[in-house]
Amino acid sequence: MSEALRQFKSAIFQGLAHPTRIAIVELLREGELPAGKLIEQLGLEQANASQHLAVLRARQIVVSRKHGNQVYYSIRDRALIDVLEILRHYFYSQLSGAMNMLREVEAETPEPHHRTIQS
Amino acid sequence: MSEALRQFKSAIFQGLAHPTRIAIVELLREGELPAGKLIEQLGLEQANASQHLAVLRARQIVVSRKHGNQVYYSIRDRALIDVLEILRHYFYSQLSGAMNMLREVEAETPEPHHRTIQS
DNA sequence: CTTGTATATTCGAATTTTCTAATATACAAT
DNA sequence: ATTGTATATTAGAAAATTCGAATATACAAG
Repeated sequence: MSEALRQFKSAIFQGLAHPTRIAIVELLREGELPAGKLIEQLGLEQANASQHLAVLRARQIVVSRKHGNQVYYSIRDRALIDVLEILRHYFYSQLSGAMNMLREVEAETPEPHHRTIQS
Repeated sequence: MSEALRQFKSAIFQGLAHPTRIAIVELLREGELPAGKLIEQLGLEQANASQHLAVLRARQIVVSRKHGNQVYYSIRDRALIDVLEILRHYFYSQLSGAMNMLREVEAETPEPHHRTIQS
């Protein structure tokens, strides 16, 4: 695989490499939404939301459509939604692994005795 | 979806958000390989490769196994390979879109006249 | 035990990303 | 024209990532 293609692929991963952008994409799964709704639902700063949307636009992950005063965002390629759906299974299997790790760590760490302020 | 889960998801995307790490994962699709082979195949600096492998390990994308002098790496969850395979279709559809864009840009940009040094 | 080989870690500089605050733009409504 | 609302962009600081150079660790071979 060419270096250019690898750059391209990693750029798309990078587009999704932030919790806020994941949240935006997940919200858009149902269909298009104006930027304002995204901001409201996610409790974001306006400027910050706009910057993250710019990243998603630059990576061609979303497209925008202006109507009147508002800008409506939607996922550009519906295939991405399928991809995310498939990833969900992966995430959950990873997650259960991660939780197992957590449990192991907890088991190894001796439960600290409950102490009063004086002890 | 919880913030924690979004962080987790974005962490995995971030793990793949670098051309070198994409290259590593692609090489590991066939099966496990020692770090040295990865370095050799990709022409990487030893330290740099090791750092990228550390990122992939931290994200639980790969696992390592020590045998004698060498450390063998493999993809932790085969499901990731399927995921990448599915993503391939997405990448190509995106790529053809990108190439169309390029062609349009080229069409708009007037072909510069071929000039000699004197002109 | 010394040497060689494979890999990992640390350090500091360079780059990139992310954030907030401020400002700009675009359009609607009056 | 002016004002209000929605969104984007800019600027600069803070944080995170990436890199090469140097060093450390782990193991094998002699």
